[in-house]
Amino acid sequence: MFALVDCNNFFVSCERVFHPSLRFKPVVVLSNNDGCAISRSNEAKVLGIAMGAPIFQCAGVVQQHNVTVFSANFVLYGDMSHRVMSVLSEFTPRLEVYSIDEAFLSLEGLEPSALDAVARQIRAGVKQQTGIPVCVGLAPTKTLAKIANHIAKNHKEMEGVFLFQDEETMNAWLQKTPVDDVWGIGKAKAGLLERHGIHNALDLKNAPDQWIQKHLTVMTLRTVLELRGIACLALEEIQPDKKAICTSRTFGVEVKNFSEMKEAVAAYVSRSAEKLRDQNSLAGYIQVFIETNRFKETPYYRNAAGVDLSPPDAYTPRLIATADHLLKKIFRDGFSYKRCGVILSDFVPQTREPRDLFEAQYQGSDRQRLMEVMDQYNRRAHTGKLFFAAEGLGKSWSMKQAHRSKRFTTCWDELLEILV
DNA sequence: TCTGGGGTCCTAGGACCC
DNA sequence: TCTGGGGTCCTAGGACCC
Repeated sequence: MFALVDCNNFFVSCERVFHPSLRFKPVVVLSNNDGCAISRSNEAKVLGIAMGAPIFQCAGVVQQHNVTVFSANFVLYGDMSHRVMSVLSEFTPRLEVYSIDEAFLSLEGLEPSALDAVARQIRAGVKQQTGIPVCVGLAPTKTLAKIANHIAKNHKEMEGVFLFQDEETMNAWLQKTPVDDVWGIGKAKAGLLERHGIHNALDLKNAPDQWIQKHLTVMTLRTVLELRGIACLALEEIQPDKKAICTSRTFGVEVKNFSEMKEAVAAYVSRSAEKLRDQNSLAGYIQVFIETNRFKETPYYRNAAGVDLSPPDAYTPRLIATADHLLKKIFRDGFSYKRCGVILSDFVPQTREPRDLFEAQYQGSDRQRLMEVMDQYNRRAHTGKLFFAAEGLGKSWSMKQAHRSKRFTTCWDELLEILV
């Protein structure tokens, strides 16, 4: 038996923990650079603010209904997520952190009659210890647990918990679930299914295996089996290392000259390399890309360049120098750039033995010690970060964040103040 | 004026091999 | 005139997820 625990409107809920007066009021959290709405309170959803909607297009509604708007505060959300997961792990050691705001729990071995009560305890426990409201869906497969969670979320009378009982009631619910609400069925597959008369989850559950495998893929066949209660997706308790690490941002102000672009690239290399060292990997490939604003009428330009790193490395200064070289290849004067990014890939473990006699070793070198000192310092001091001069001092290109709340849980000088 | 960021997996098709 | 069969590996691009 799986439980899917999913936080309600997670980013908005994080903000509300520290701004309790915003309960029952319309609130949205914006993407980086204050671009799109990426989390909305129920009240904001009712006002018609769509997921991913550019906020400038909602300016009228925002003003008219006094919608509270926050810039994204991922430091806060990351820490709150950590707290939620930590509460969940008190209920079972077998848990998969699936995303920043949801986790699958194995409730194997529990008496069927106890499931509902445990789910309610989980919900109450998370709420009490973190202030975050969650919904719980229970089912014999992950795909069904996802649907159960949807039902818990969208039907108030369930009080945040839904358990798939007998086949008959389950089928009735599946029939009410549009096929594109099924986990793993996106726009493209839903379109194809719809054209063949498969409109809801029950239709999909009853579709012939051969037809599915022929017209869709073996992955979709797995989804179908899961809908039938045959578990094909296991709980992934150990988070595998990342296979690629990407850092990219749109600029607050478009970048025209090379030296500014160089700073931004260096900053993103630096961030990527930190994530790389976090998982004790060395990168064997580095890629840089730049892009102009794709929404503008002016000619669009996008280009990317990459190079093998031999030997693989995690030493930021070398990565910055290499990225610099790549940027020179693709940068064209005369464009206003909106975005750039850095991708590291082809990872090997830091502890890997050198491949030949002359391969410089990162492991155990002064370079590694230097990186460790930097990382340790930066982990401790979320502000006043130690950084490379190549990243620049002005950072005129940095993203817009006009409405960011404080980092209440991770910075000493941004603690919540309560006036008595 | 203004439009996010970070991942994974699968497939088709080309290059190459015997 | 005529031109096989069976593999592997890599890459780009698409689809999907949050």
